[in-house]
Amino acid sequence: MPANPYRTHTCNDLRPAHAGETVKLAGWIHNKRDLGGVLFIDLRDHYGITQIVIPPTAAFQDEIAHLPKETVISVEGTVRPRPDGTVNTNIATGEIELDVAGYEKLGACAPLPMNVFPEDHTPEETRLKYRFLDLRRSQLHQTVMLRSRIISSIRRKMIELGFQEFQTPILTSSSPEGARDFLVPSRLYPGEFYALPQAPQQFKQLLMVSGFDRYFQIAPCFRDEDGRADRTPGEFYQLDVEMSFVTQDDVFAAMEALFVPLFREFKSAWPMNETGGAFPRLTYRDSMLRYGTDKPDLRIPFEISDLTPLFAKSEFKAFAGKTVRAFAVPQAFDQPRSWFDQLQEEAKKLGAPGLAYLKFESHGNLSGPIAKFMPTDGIGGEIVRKVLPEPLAAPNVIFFSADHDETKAAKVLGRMREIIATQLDLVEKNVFKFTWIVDYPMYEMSDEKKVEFSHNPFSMPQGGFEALTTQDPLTLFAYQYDLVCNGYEIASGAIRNHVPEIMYKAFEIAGYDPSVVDTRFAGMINAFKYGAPPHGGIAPGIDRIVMLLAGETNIRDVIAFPMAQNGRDLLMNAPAPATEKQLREVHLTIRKPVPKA
RNA sequence: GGAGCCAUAGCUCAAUUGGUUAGAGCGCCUCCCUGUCACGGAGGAGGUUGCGGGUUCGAGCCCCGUUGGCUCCGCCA
Repeated sequence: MPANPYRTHTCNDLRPAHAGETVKLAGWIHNKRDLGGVLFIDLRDHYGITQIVIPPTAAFQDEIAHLPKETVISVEGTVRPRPDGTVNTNIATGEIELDVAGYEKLGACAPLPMNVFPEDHTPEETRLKYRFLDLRRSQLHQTVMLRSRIISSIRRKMIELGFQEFQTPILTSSSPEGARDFLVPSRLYPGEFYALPQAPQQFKQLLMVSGFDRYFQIAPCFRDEDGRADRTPGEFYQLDVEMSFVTQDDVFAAMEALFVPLFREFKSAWPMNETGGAFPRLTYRDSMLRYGTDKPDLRIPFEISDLTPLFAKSEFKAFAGKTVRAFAVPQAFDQPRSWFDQLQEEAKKLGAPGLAYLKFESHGNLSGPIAKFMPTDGIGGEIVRKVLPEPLAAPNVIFFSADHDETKAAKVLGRMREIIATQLDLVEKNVFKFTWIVDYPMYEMSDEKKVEFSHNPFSMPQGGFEALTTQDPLTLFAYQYDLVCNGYEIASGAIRNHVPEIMYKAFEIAGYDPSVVDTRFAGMINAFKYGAPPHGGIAPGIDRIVMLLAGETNIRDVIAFPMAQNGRDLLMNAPAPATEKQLREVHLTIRKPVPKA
């Protein structure tokens, strides 16, 4: 480090070899230990901590002793080895200390709204409002550094895999499908708006049509939707990827060549469920059936069974004729009644009437509220044989969900699977369980009984034009896929529909006239008429990858400056009203919502 | 758009379930202390219990509303 007026070394540089040297350090007062005679201060910067010693003979000792924690100072002094028995092995500079001869105050510190050290628990609201203090703390500081290293590694690996990095516009046009857009009013064109990209989807496809073969970008994406623990409102980052002349298998292979080494690099101790560098694959249909979700957490050691046929003509009215799903959790057997009651409430929150369960006693009897409808010599026995593992010795509990709506029956039990596994601490620890989810349906039936795209309208239907013209649309699959790890959707992608004829047909089935395609996707459909290569891609979520590698469960804890769940930035006070002058320039008047009566 | 949980000192929590003057630790201030490293010790300041109503002889605690935060549903091609 070149010397300057502030410092000659960082707070992680000095070692016994520097003994006798006169040096300058600069940083924050991390902690103080005033022993009456000698005063110790832990001086902290980005790189580390160095103990500095202010001897009782120093005229300024009283002054420096009264500087509050987190004051920024520069100190000059002599490096010396610590006396025998006072070495601190917890810090890299623990064998030395700085004998301070003079100091300068560089930045005063007001009373702190939260502690930087020690890092005791602090409400997230305070942490968001004073993010610069939270970021000083070791926990978040290290996570942000980890994020930086992960992104560097991704860039390096993508380039090694033969991809080129591109930039695409941020001010662009609104896309008619998908999430709500963020709009930016145009000054030059009154009443017209740019939209921030939900993803660089059409641009990356246009780059393939432009003859670039393998694209990537660490791309900001903007979607005006509500937040979740694993989803920031407003904006997030994707590793956006697109490849020409590829099949689904080629995209998977490229991503496996990225993810396996990446996760090994940053979490070498955690086993991964890859085989020969490849992740297992699961169809969307199987995932919904066995896990009740399209982002299954494979760390949970039990799966869902379908019992619908058993209850087709049942006399048990709560289940009869409905989709019935069930799973068994032996660890639930000894739970108190209050635990089962609390699960009823959880299920009701999800819109189910409750959560039915059967207890399988060690001597083979069934008990519980609905046991009287499930004779062991009848349907009860059939359930046991279908759901419980052999041999049938151990006590167990079978949980059910039933609904006329198949998807709802599946989703409720899928969510209960996660809740129960979490509550009983059954989620396998320190492991990454990846899976590809493939064969998404091309179309689905809307609530209004209309056929609509179930995912990206730009996905290639499996079977191509012929399938579109000969099959029931609801039976069609798309070359659409997700990558899931530990219950998080960490990537989503598709082989694209690059053939105008198939594109028009696909939209026609969803009820759109060719003119709609021509106006809404003018740039892309036009490009496809001038020689488009077959292409496909994927977009892993950077924030979620960092979450997994940092071991965080809250996505805000891997982002330097996140918004709160409600889309407010508590540090910068965004969003904020615009001035009348600003509004005039972009030709806007404010129309406030009418308050409810 | 909907549901649930939370809100007490700068911070983390407590207050025997409606009962006297709302407590403790950390931080802050004053003092003591020459080898600490989560230093130790003595003392002190600091509260409209988020806010507004209500019930009650009496509310931090019960009820209604509201604000903020979090979690979930919807939403997220």
